[in-house]
Amino acid sequence: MAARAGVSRATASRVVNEDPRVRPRAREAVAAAVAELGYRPNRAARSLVTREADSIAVVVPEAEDRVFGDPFFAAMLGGITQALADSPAQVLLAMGRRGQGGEKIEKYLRGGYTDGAIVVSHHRDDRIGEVLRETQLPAVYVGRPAGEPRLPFVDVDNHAGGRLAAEHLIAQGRRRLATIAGPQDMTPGADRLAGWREGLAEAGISTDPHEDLTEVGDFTAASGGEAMQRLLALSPELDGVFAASDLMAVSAVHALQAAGRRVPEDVAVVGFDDSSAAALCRPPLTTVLNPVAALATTAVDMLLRLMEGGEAQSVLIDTELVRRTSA
Amino acid sequence: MAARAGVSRATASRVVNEDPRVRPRAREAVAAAVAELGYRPNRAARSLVTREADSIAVVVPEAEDRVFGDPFFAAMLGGITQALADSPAQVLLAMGRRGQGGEKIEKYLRGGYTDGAIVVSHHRDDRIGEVLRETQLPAVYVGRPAGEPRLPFVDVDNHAGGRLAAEHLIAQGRRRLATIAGPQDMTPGADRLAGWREGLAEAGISTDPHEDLTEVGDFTAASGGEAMQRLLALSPELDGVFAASDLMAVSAVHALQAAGRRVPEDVAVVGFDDSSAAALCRPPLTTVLNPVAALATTAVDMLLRLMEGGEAQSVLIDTELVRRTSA
DNA sequence: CTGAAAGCGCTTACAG
DNA sequence: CTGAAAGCGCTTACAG
Repeated sequence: MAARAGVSRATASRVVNEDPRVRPRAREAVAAAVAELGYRPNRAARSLVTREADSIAVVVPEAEDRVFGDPFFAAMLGGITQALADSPAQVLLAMGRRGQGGEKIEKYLRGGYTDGAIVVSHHRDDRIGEVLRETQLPAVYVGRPAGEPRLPFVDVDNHAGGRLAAEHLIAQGRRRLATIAGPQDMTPGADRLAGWREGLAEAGISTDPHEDLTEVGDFTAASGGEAMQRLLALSPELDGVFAASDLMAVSAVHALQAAGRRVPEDVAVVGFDDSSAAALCRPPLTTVLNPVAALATTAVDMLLRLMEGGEAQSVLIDTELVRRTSA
Repeated sequence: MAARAGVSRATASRVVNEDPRVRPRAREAVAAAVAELGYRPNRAARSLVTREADSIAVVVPEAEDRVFGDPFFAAMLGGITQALADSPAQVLLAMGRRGQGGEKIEKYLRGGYTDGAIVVSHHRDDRIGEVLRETQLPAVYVGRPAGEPRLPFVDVDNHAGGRLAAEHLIAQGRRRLATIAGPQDMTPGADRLAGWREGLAEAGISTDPHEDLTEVGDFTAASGGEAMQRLLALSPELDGVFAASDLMAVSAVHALQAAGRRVPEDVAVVGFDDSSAAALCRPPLTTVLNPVAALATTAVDMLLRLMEGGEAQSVLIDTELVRRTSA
């Protein structure tokens, strides 16, 4: 290719890499040769010398089927991929719960497969934080990590979201309130519950343990239905439910309907996420917005800045209630 | 690392690559050194000499948000990823419709980023086939490609699936039958419609153009709702609908309900896919199974065989009706 | 069974 | 602004 353009390999390389100090004439000759020969630089050779993988990892420490089955994750991955569309880097999807494919995550992170990482669903017990610290890879979290964050994160204001749900249900005149919380080893689960309880307390609604109707799910549809049944057994007269994910909310609606309750007439239900499942639900779900696209683009911006050697501040994105029919 | 084990780099390399002709003693020494030093081979260097990218591309010529938003695609990607979990290759996701990120597909396919490709949703007008032919990359299609296939494919028997839907509705005593077909430039769209029509014809139900109630959607929820409205306008007395995807079927159910029809009492609805949306729908959707997991593992098997220099025969996987409540 | 040596295709100081 | 040369970290005939 260099020969075709009548220049040295060094100059050809400079043109390909847009080095400014190349004479226009030479630049044109090389460009022409590239076009003519359909030349594409060998990625491996370039990586070997530049020490860059030219790739960004999106790591999701969850089971693979879970990741692709959950509309929140799916939307998140889509958002990140789109935000990265203009970047020359390819995106490397690394999923798996510990034991279950989780080794691949470590392999990618430690093996020089990637130049940076966006960690999407972090559990307190996964070892991602440790690996990231050891490898010194530029990285950001989507979702505030548990414990003292040493890495920047972007998150929706889960606490405010939980409060919003409580306030809305109370404003609708509901008083026998229950919640299906998310996993308490994950900050979204814990924060949404804390916000919910704060909302109840502020309205003077008892949160004493005996009255505190909360069942914990794991954000999946299956867990939501089961939790709803337990709640119904505990308190048949409940009239309002906040589920910490739309998937759990949809299943809660179905469980309520199966138990002969009308939604929202008998029981009002509020979800969280505003995922595709919310609009598809009958009745359409009133839900707390999880601004996936904003989370994705913010995370990508932060990571890119970090990768350029800059700083990145953690950010909390505001949320709001999306009113539909279920509450 | 080689020094630590007291052997040459060549021998070390042989151990790492499991070359059988290494003395056990040397093998152990190297293994110990690897463990001790936490050695990981540099991927770029290895790729450079082996001329292998150690990566398999999953290409989906659809808009990115579409890919992640559609439960069929999501399940397909999850299935392929899982089927590839044991393989050392990483999976490279390449999405985008022409113009819209589609260049990345070509870049990955032509740029030596990958050793093989699984093409998931192929449109007649995309250039994937051409690129694949030129690059000579081992590749398989999920979904029979349009035209004379020169590459092996795995597909569900869409034609039989369409018939199944027709036969079921007819067996339920439905006679004013309509269908929401998929895009006719994609074989699943065309084949499901052909099977459906064959089923109608066989039962002696007129398929003459004036009676032939078919509206074309693009497999998305939005298109299904609109198609259903057109159908209702055309034939208010219809009593059975086959939608060529669950997403379209769910929206059709909602459109019917919004128009005051009870499902299945007034109008029976059959979907296609048995995706997560089918079970979440109220009433739960009767639908034609699209055996995603089987498609995924078969595609992966075929590709792996091809990559080892073997042959691969196209296969058509049987389908069946999943009976729930909507029909 | 093992080592010395060549070479994969690039980039990048270095010297000019 | 440009070229000759070194070198990135591996693998693999080749010779022994």
